[in-house]
Amino acid sequence: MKDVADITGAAAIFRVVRERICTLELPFGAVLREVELAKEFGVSRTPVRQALHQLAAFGLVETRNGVGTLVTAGDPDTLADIYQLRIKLAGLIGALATGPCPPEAAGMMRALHDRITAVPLPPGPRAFWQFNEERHEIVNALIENRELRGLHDLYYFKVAPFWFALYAEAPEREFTLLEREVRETVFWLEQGDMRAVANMQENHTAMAARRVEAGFATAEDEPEIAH
Amino acid sequence: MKDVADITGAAAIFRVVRERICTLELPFGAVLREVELAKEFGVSRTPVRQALHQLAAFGLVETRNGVGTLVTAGDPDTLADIYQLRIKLAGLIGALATGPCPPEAAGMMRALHDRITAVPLPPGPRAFWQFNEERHEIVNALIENRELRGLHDLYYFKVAPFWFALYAEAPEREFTLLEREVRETVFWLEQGDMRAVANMQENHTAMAARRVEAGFATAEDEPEIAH
DNA sequence: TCGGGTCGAGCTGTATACAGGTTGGAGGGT
DNA sequence: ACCCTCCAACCTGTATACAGCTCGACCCGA
Repeated sequence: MKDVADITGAAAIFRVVRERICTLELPFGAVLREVELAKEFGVSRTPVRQALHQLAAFGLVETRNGVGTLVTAGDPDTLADIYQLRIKLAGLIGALATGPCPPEAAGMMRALHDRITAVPLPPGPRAFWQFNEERHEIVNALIENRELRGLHDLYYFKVAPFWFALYAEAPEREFTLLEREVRETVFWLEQGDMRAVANMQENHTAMAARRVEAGFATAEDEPEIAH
Repeated sequence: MKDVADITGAAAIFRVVRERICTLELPFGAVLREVELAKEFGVSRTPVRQALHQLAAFGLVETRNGVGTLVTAGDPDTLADIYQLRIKLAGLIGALATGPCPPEAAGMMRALHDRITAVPLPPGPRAFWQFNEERHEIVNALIENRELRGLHDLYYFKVAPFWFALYAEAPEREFTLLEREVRETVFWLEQGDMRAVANMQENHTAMAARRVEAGFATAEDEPEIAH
């Protein structure tokens, strides 16, 4: 038994590696070697290759013959494209919503908010990631259109590494913003207003995009330490 | 040398099989066997499996252990979701457009329109498919946001089988509508108005969705021939 | 000391052998 | 005639062997 319920091996590897990329455990440019992963998961290269190819199809990694599988480094232009689209996708959640959101979602989100406010500060990157993951899961499950749900989920993981990098930069700011987002989500969920939830999601995504872009700009100014 | 420029084998197989699905050469429920495809393409099962798994990731096929890979049959609900999203994606083309469209696109589209009007009626399903494929390629290339471009392309192929089925139902109607869409696209491209192109695209997609849905409704009424 | 050519360790891409699962039909009991 | 059981053919999932590619390190000559 692995740490994740092994849903046909390859899917489990996919999820684990994806999470490692999103939490920057595997930073941009890191190389993944199939034999290493195969040993770690106790399987042959075959399922590992499946998982890596799927990650490549989603643009999170890039496989180069004779070299290895590299975690895709997002250039600023690509990042802008991704965020721009993700903002619009958030808006579509509201546009494609037909009825009020189910009442149990508000309860789940409130429970999450209680746990967030109860945690001693600072929460640490791992807990921070877990909290946001849960928030995403709850909101994503509310999307009625299955296709949009899949896309919203996909792009969540696409921007996750960049967003997560902000935490290292300013932990208390990011944690406060996350708490605020969850709090606002609770409110609108309790109102049963799915459009409002989507609009708020759009706003917060746009704000995150600005912070990420600003981070990129400063990083460009001081590219590296002098040697 | 295969019929398509073999871009690392698997990609070529992916495209060929995808086209077969979209043109209903492989109808819903058809089974694909890895060894057959492997023989046909003159490779082993390995690249074939890659291609099929990628198709599965995009929802066009479904692999079942011990059985084979089946072309996914779209139930009406799923189809509605897909079209609903595709309509919105078309709208996003305009929302994310920043400048006027490049002038060469109008020329290419006009050339396509000339060829469409020059063809003797009826054009046959193959030519019909080719014309629409070209129209899509030209429009898709105009999408600046790379992510949206990829999504628009992806969902084009997702709805393609359903749309193509309409041709068998009413060839001259579908051909006339395609000619009209291309003609309108030429006009707005010559105006350089990318938003207008997107809006028109949205309109035509919505219209196609209605026709497909209507086709489904009649198909439900008379599910099959009495035996 | 530096530049270039060469070689090999190590990686991915491909082919093949084997294990596990599914299905449809033959065959016998009722 | 019907149904249940069992089995064999066939298909996908996995493991492994081999081929091709990349890149850095090493070596040699200027």
